[in-house]
Amino acid sequence: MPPNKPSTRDTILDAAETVVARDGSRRLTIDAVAAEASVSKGGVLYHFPNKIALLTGMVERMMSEIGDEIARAETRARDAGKPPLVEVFASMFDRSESQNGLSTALLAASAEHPELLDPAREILSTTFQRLAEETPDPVAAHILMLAMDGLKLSVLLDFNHIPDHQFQPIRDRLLSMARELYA
Amino acid sequence: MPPNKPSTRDTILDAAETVVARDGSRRLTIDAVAAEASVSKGGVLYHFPNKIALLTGMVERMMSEIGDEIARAETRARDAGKPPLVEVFASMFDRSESQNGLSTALLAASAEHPELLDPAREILSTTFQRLAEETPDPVAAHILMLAMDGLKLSVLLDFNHIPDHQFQPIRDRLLSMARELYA
DNA sequence: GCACATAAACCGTCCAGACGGTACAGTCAA
DNA sequence: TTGACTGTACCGTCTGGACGGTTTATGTGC
Repeated sequence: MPPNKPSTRDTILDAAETVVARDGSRRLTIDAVAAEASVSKGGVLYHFPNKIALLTGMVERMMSEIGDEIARAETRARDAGKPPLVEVFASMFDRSESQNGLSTALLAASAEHPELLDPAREILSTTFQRLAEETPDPVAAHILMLAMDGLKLSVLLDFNHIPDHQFQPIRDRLLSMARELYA
Repeated sequence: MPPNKPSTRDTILDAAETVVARDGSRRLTIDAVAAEASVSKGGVLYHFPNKIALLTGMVERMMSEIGDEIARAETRARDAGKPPLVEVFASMFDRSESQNGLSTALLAASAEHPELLDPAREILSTTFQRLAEETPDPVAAHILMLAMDGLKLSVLLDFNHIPDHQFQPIRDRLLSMARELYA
């Protein structure tokens, strides 16, 4: 099948992420999103009746993407008889390189309406909780997951205080530490 | 000596952090800061001629606090013949509980003028780089530091997906892992 | 000890522009 | 015909910042 062109709705959400990542959440205005998405302001407001709806849309899409990805990784792990956390980490690593601007949704929402993050908070905390409890050593698992969060933070704020040549070794080590969790 | 009352300048910076932590960076307006600090708008503008100066002040104060703290921890470690990273981690842990709103400065700056973070980026990355290189196992050190970052992120966005009863064990484990780095 | 000067610290108001949102008439492909 | 938009005009509110005025602290000469 051809790479079917994304819906306008998704184009708008992409544009919103781009604006936040490039100019900061303060400049996430409806006008700016419209311009970035090559859509009229009325077009944006057609899909998202107000700005809260836009922010909600950003957070919801992000959450469903993360949820899908974790689910896929867990399925893959189960089918291959591999430890789930290792697969989850691997997929997160491989994405954080390409799609920097994913958690920009969190930034944008927290800037304007911090309470929009409440559902995300709950889902993420129970998910991570569960993933940790499934390992023989939940404490170590939590530490590794914190390290993943740290990586997210550094991408989010462009704090790449990890030199490029050490990225791969760190990735490998984190995965092997995850693997050892189950030993 | 009496607990000499903080300068108006510091009061204003504190107020700015409070506003960001409570209402989101979008609501970090000069008026809001003035109200929170019980100072007039003109008063704020006396100390910080414009908003960029306010944001810069926030970032600079945060950076100097972090710098001082790391320096103190390193001195303490040297004097006691203990591993530096362990001391640095310990002090970060003990602060992150009390003063949640420290890295709110980063949030606020990234929301409005992402480039204000450039100096912070550089200092932090060289510092962490150095701390890691001083250990026998820089890769593992980086992972542990990422975990600290992750903790910061979860505090920053109020993502406390670490259950309270596991906070202490995680703290202890992280410190012991840091200690083992040098073994 | 006191009048006075000077500057620092701070107040309150005003204004231009930006922003969110509304309204509505028109376009255009399916 | 309908749904998915475009384009323009407009309104109320918020915000950064300029500005002029006022209080408070710090000398300084007498």
